[in-house]
Amino acid sequence: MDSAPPAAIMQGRRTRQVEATYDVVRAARDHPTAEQVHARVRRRIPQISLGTVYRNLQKLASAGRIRVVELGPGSTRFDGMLETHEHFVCEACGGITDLPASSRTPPNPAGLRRAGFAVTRHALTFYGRCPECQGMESPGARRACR
Amino acid sequence: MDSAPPAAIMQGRRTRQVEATYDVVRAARDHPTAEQVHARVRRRIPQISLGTVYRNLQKLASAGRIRVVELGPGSTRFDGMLETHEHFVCEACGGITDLPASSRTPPNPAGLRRAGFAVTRHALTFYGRCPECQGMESPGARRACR
DNA sequence: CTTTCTGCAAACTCTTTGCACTCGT
DNA sequence: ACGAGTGCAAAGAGTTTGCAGAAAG
Repeated sequence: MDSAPPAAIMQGRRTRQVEATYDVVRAARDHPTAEQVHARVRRRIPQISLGTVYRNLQKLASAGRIRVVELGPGSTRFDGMLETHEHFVCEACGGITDLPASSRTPPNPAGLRRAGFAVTRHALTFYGRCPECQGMESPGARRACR
Repeated sequence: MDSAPPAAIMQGRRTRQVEATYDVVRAARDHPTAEQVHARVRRRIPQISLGTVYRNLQKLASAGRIRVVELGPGSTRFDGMLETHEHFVCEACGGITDLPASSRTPPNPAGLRRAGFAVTRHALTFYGRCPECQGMESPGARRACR
């Protein structure tokens, strides 16, 4: 939410906090929320504040070092995987799975371009039930898959 | 966030508030936020509260009468268009445009199914600049497209 | 009449921000 | 040393919820 020109160019200072935050997100496979990142960074820098983590996550994201994932309600999640990929969200357990970029058929924005839209990127997300949540179909089941 | 079984079956009472909220969302073409819906419903029922609008939007959504659209940060948005379709989000003005379901090539979840995932739906969103925002490329421009 | 819904306001969650101090560079 | 970064705590948005009274079925 700022006026970052083309962005992804500035770097900022290399503080322990920024680097630790970066490392945590890059190492995570579970698309952690800001609070989860905070908890993990704390293992290395116990006194780091949540506000700093938020600030750094923002910085890292606008610098293109990590990605922000917006999937459904709840908190924003962060992703250290920079390559193009898609997501599967389990509606039972909330777990998010990374999927390699669509085997084929990249969405076709040709019509959009023709209509005057400049398309820079797209997001493709699938929703349903993960393998682990298939068995327990009980109408009230809300078990944890991860 | 409740235990709605397969959902979309319950109806609840037909109160003026619920129906007015429904009408507003169905008539809207701009994916309004809860507050915008509230403002519009108020033109018909001046004393309706924001809390009630939130409750009713939730009810309508879980009954399948309207759709919830999650696009980037900021508030949740609501969509009265029930048919399968995609979205284009302008990163300059924030405007959201409905797109008819991908001309062709519906994303291929075959691999997912084979891996044991039960896919029930998917969301495809494009990001970039809408035609109206193309001209004013000035590095600080943040005009309104709608 | 019974049950659900509404209005109001307080509570909550997630995220941002002001300020004084610290630490890269 | 200078200025960006940090910790803390308070402030902000957006959304949810408890309760007493209103209204639908």
